[in-house]
Amino acid sequence: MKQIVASVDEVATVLKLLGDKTRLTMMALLDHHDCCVCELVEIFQMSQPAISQHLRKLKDAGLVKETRKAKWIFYSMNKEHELYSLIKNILAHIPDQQEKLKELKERTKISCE
Amino acid sequence: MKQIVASVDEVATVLKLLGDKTRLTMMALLDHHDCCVCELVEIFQMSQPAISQHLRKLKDAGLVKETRKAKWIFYSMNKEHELYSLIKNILAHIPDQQEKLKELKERTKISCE
DNA sequence: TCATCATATAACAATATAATTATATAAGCA
DNA sequence: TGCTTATATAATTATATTGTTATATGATGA
Repeated sequence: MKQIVASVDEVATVLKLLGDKTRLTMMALLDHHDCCVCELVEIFQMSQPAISQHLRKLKDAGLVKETRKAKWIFYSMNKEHELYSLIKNILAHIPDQQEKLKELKERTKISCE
Repeated sequence: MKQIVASVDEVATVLKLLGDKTRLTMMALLDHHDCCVCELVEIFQMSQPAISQHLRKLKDAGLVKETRKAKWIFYSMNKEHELYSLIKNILAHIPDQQEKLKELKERTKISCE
């Protein structure tokens, strides 16, 4: 893993974005699987606009990408981001979040699949 | 370097603290040298209370320690913090900040030494 | 003990953030 | 085309953050 050196501003911006529990968890999820907005709404038990707004911040910073598939929009980690190595380092320090997605699929039929 | 896994809350708290340009730079400085409040005031060209308040947040989270030496209070990195390895990873992604201290010592006589 | 220096804390103002509700947009389908 | 579903955006509100000025505290030294 290359150790990219970026400006203090760039790093601080990424840290501020990840310094929110919801967004940090989202990034951990997206690092393993693309997620549809509707899945994230269910996982975080939060209003759809709240989820969209978090996603927009991540997208505006270039941390995630979006792809439309029919009615749904899937978000994915932008692994080409200059600071992706930093993000991986950070995510290595939190517990795996994939059970959240697994648990969701067990308890609810989600529309996007 | 051990890869400690902490809770999402704990990691998000640290990231939020480091997600501020001033505090991120402070941490980079403190990782190499203990700093007196008066030095930080000069380096950041910010009011003394503003500096004290940033330091307090870092101290409250256990990221830095303080030591009084005569009239001065020196702050230092708490290398025993559970998430110090994460902090080191983060700091490895920003440019070295030590010139700021060097430059300060060249331009001004600071009282603490 | 009193004055001074270094720092912390309190009070406040300006701004940023994050959530909600209401509404707009865009795709898919009868 | 018009209805439904999925998502985005706007408007608003509540709260958090960051900085400033004013003041308190605590150590030093005459």
